[in-house]
Amino acid sequence: MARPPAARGKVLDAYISLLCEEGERAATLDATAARAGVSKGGLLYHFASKDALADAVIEAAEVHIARDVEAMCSAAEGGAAYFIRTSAEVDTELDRHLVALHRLAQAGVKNATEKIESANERWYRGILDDVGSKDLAHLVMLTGEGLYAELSLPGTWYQRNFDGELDRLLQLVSTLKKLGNLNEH
Amino acid sequence: MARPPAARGKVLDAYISLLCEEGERAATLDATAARAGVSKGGLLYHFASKDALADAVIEAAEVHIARDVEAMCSAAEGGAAYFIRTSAEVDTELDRHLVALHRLAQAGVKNATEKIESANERWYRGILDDVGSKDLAHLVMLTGEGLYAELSLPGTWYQRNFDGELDRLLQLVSTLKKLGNLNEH
DNA sequence: GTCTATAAAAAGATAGAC
DNA sequence: GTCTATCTTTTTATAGAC
Repeated sequence: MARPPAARGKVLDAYISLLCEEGERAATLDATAARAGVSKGGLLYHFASKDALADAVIEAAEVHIARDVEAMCSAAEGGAAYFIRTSAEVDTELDRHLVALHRLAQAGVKNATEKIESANERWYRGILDDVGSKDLAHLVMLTGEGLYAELSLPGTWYQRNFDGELDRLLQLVSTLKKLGNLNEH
Repeated sequence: MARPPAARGKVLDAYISLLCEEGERAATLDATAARAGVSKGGLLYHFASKDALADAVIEAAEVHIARDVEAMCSAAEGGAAYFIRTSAEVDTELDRHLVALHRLAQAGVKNATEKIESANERWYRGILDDVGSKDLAHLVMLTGEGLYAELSLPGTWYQRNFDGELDRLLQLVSTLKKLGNLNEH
């Protein structure tokens, strides 16, 4: 079948949601099946093991990552602004997949760690192409990663009044960009 | 006893190490007891349950956090530079406890999430006192959090040649500080 | 493809000897 | 305080009916 059956997608989606909302500990086969509205046996028909489920998350994440890297390269605002702006976006499909990836990585799934590293490398290249300076590129990366870390902890205190801040953060980076390689000689 | 027995400390230390090195999934009572060189029964004498073990991590982390916040407030280099510099330090006791805290938080331990939030609030205050601008303070926070996120993923690619970069990152922030509230009106 | 029933393993926790 | 032995529960995985 060119398109996989709907139930498979529902299971994968349920697993990702559980990872994001309740953490890896709570994302058991039982809980995943229940949330997907299928039986455990039904789940295991589509994903032969828990590892297979994790692999599917990683594979699905790659699709969104690749799409994002491409969008970043052709973004009119430049790679740095694009990266920071999208890092602050929650509830996008990319965001959900990245949070799930981080949960798996922290739980000890090696392939998830590698996928995150690979994505970071590609994003870093896109930012470096934009800003020129390695230091500033790293600062932008750190800012974006910090945003992820903040936003993926449920109920973090600065989530509430963050909207206006993003624009000013972008301005800050843009100013730095114009100042050029402040610290390089 | 004023000082708790040595075995208790060994167990707690083993649990933290496992959390950091192998992730929450691998940090079972069995594995922890084995690494501490005691039996499961011996472990459970000191920590009546797994939750008690997690609580002990949180409590131990608080000691290091409080010490760090105090050091930050009296740091000659200023809160912002202190925060970024220490965020890049790995293998300190504070770092180990924070990584463990993050592993627990991502696994779904609520008290760990709250402790991280509480620590972030205190660090943010220290940074804000130093730099004055809320935007810049947030940028500094994000940078530090990004550093943690990077460094706590095992084997991340930019860990290798990061040494010189930290100094330049600090310079960058110092420049921003001198420029003042770039974007506030 | 999806279910129920069941097995097998792992993890958390208790009891009691030493 | 620490151990061994045991129990319970949870989680993963299999088998086979429909």
